[in-house]
Amino acid sequence: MKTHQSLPDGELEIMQIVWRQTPPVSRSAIEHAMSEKRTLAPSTILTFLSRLCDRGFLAVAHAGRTNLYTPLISEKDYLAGESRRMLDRLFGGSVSALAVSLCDSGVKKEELDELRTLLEEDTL
Amino acid sequence: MKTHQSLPDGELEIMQIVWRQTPPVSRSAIEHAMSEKRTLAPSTILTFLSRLCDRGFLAVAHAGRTNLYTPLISEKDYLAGESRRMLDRLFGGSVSALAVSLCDSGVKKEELDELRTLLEEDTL
DNA sequence: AAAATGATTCTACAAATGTAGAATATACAC
DNA sequence: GTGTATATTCTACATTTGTAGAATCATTTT
Repeated sequence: MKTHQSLPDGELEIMQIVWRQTPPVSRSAIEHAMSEKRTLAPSTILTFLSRLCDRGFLAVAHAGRTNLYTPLISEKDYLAGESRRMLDRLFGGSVSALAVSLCDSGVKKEELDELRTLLEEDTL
Repeated sequence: MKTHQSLPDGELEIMQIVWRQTPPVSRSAIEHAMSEKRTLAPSTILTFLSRLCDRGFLAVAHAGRTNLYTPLISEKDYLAGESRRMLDRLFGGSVSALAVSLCDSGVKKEELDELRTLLEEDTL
């Protein structure tokens, strides 16, 4: 599970949509899901999609007039890479420092309790 | 404690140096600390510093030929904002999902134990 | 006070990102 | 097969970020 580049916001939004559907995912499905979040011109979405292909995050198959996209990188792997990057960059690798900061940022007590439960059960 | 913009890497590196010293911090001190991490032309560092002033992250005082910088935003506040942003953007706000991802990313067992201890002590 | 020294500010430019119109290609209907 | 509708690709441009040389300005030395 090697670590991947970070995606800019726009491309990440697209990947999140693709990850949450069963591949291959058509451009129209992506556009539809996107429309529920914010408005983007069709060509803007296509630009993001082709940039994601360039980066090796997606593979595209041309089925007639429609493009079908398949993720080449799992969300799990991407998130693992991103959380480590964030942990190192912002907190010098200290999980505890991150936890303190999450508390500062107003994470609910219930969330922390849930986490505590997970830790105590060794579920992680 | 309102939430601030995210800083690009270069500017964040500078802020981290400033935060770790007693204000006001001279440009030479910043340059010196920076030199231990990587090489940047003096004017590059100055560019980052002035962008940080523009963003309202630093105040500058001109003492003769030297600039002195003072943080206007605390590291604690910045980190709180960033960890929340990351939590929302990447994990839909779920602390547990983040924890799972940290494990995937190879966080050491000892680190998690430390966190568990913190949680059990209600130190956070 | 002029020159030399050293710091800061300006200006510049390439690469990355957000955004989308124009041009082009493909499929379908007639 | 030709035209029409629709999807995709090209091209384009503004903004942000990384990076730094050139120009300028203040200090100190002679």
